[in-house]
Amino acid sequence: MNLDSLLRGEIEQAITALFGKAPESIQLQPTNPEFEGSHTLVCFPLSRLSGKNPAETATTIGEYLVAHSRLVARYQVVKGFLNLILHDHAWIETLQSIYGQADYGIQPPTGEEIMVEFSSPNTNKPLHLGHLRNNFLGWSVSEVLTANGYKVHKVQIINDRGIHICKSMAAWTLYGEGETPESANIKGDHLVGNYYVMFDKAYRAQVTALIEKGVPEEQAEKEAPIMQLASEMLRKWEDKDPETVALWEKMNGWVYDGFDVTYRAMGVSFDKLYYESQTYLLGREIVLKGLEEGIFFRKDDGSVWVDLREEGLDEKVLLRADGTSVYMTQDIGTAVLRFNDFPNIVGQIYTVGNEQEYHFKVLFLILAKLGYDWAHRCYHLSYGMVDLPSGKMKSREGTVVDADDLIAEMVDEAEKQTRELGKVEEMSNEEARALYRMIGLGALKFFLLKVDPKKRMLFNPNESIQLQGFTGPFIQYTHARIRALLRKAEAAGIKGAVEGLENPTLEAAERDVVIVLSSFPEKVREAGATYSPAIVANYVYELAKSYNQFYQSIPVLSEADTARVRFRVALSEAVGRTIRTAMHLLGIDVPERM
RNA sequence: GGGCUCGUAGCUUAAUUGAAUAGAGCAUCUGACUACGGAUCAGAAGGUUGGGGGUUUGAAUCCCUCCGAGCCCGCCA
Repeated sequence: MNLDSLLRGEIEQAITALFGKAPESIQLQPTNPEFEGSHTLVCFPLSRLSGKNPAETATTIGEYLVAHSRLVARYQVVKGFLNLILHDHAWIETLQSIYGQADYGIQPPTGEEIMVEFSSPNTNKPLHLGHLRNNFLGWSVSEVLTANGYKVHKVQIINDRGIHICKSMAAWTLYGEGETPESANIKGDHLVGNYYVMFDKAYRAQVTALIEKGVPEEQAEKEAPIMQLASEMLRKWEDKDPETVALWEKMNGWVYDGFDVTYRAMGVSFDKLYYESQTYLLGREIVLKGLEEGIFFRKDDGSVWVDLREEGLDEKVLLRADGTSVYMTQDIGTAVLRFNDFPNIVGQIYTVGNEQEYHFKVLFLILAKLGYDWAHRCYHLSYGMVDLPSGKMKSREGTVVDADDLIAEMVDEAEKQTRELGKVEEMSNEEARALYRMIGLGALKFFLLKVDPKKRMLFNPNESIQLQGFTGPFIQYTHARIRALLRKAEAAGIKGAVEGLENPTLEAAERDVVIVLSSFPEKVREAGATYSPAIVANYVYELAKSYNQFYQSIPVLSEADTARVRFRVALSEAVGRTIRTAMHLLGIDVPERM
């Protein structure tokens, strides 16, 4: 039982006793820092129950709580707000409970399983900044859900077939001269991406040339020889032409080798991979069955549709007139396949950009219409685009920020600043390199995760590279400093303990840290319920800040009272552990020294 | 044409189940102990929450309207 729910119980009991009726809800919020106290009861809604004005209501409840509650020491009424000041022993007990939990804030497994899909790239070009937001989000949400008791299965669907990869294949066939990642000494995904760019260039030149010859634009786009080659490759691939399939496998293989390197650098991994080439034909039978059952309908030309007008949407095609699948059909098939692969999952989270909101709305409605009861537990974790100061990223205009380049830049910057501060003199090269990586990646992840996922965000390269203020390294630094303090304590034979205080009162700065510390489990729950790592990021920043205030104003080890020293060591240890746990939820490691 | 999202300090953002003087970071300016790590801390300045109207004891938050930005509505994926 935590402090919040104990207090709520006492307040409810007080109101019932005073006014003869239980309140519908208790509005308990953190007290504004400018006032004394930790919890504030909003009394405006209670005045109807009490028959008094809000301030009188607050006073009445305050008096009652001071007389009857074990927790409430004093109160102050400001307008209709009842600010509660708790006994310090309540905070000391709270810290004692936190200190005793090795995995404070983490819920034990509930037995429920859930699937999280993220990344899901095309195989014709390397990963970019947008993928970084996607991957970090998907990874962090997976960690947050795990902390809420779920067993999480992380998956991605790799879009390995279609005209996009055939474009790279066509360009390589024409201009590649047998080039390979080894011969060119380029990462495979970048090499294939280069040919994709080459395709686009050649294609546009050919279209322009045709238009100049008087061919209408639309026709020119179809007749451009390189496009014809790509289309032919797609047809041959679908006919399983051995030569085409071999080339496709070779080039996708290069891309996967490249992706592996990038994923390792990002620190993400997956439990299972799905490939579109293996799933794109699924879904057709489900749709045909739905047609038989009258859930879908057929138009005169033979195409199959779903009517979503009753749901406020329109009609959507599910099978073309020639009987082949569309994107939506594939997604229906993949969803059902996954529930067959993982029969115990209660739902799926799709980490996909917000431009596909309409698509997923339709997908989930269709799955519900088909009678899958898990359809209502499918969720589109929709995130906003990452813009650059120059505007939108456009691959054609070469304004895309490459994931590998960006990670390397961040690590370089971390190295530069760490060296300037002269912090690595006692480290081996290996240790130092691991540290630069931890800091650079921590800065990048924190920068992308601290903003509400739903919001479109601006990526300013100069600012993201900052290591001061509201950043990952600020929090990593706080952790490293706590660890240094604890090492010193240990060397002096001092062990943390939340007991034996002769005078059980706390300094304001100590109390503030415990107050922030105590809200961690609620933040984890909230982050899980809203699929928002930003809540954890904001929380851990607040925690680090309140600890730093404590650290600057109160000595820990050079205090005469031994019990007090042990208390502060325990407090520091609890904060250090909570920072580590919270940062872990964001996919960020914290160092012992930096 | 229809639908969805967003607009908060110079910049990046928090608070959106309605609650106190809208909270931070960056940038700018001032300051920090013979205590443990200054990637820190204390302070100053910076806001008609895009404009207007409405509901409410109370609005950044809910409703209407206007202005501005973006996305979606394809037998593409």
